[in-house]
Amino acid sequence: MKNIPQISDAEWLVMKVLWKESPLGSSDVINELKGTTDWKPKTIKTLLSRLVTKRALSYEVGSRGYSYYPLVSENECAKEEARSFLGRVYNGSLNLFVKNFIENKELSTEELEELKKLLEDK
Amino acid sequence: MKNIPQISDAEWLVMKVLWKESPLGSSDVINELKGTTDWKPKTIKTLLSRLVTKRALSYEVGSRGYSYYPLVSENECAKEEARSFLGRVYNGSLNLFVKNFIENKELSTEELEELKKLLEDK
DNA sequence: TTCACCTGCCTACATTCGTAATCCCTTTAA
DNA sequence: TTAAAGGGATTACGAATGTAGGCAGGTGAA
Repeated sequence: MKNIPQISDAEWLVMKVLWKESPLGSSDVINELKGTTDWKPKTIKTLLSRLVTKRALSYEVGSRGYSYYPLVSENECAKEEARSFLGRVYNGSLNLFVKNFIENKELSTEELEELKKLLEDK
Repeated sequence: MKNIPQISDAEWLVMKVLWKESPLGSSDVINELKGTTDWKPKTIKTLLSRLVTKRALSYEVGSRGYSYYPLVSENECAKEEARSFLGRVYNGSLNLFVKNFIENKELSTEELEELKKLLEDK
């Protein structure tokens, strides 16, 4: 099996852009992130490079520079994050997490209903 | 409102010991962690100090050294971690997380049943 | 009494992360 | 054709983290 690279908070934002659409040049990624972050273009390029180094991204070489694309899927990475979070905080138990979350009244009535429905359908 | 300090992976293990029982001397914490980690005593003391510095722990001074106790509750910290995880990975949506988790078949039938029951009771 | 051991405090050191800037090269607009 | 704008590679630098070691002082066992 493949080992999922460690993706930091800032890197997640970059990955999300490329999971939504790829391949993209660095300028495209920079444009996408202009709206949601206040990072300088150089910062985003650093993040892209690091993601390539850690094999989360790769690229094709085009005339206008690199076109980046993901080497790992969002679902894989999300699973990994969930494993890490649940392991650290809730001994790996999703149910314990959900229980606590609900007891803390973090969900609106609608969300609670939606969640119930979601489980019914299973 | 209180601001929850940022607690790292390694620090979580230390906090868990003190959330289970406190106050405890460093040697008690070290003993507790002997079973679950292979950290040197010095490492654990460093973690204790850092947790005091970041105001996650405090201590009473006793004849035999400090007796540490938490300044923040496990629930507070868990909430903070959940916020961070859900925000980064699932746009803050618990439901999206649960949906994905279930679709990835990460839950056994029993856990699924338990989860349903948990929601019924709400 | 003396020495091994434990205490907390300070220091260490490689990695990762956030957040860029510099350098040098190429492409493009004027 | 020349200068600005952008591209990737390299370098920067402080904070956080994992993982300790060293030092000075207290103490309990022999």
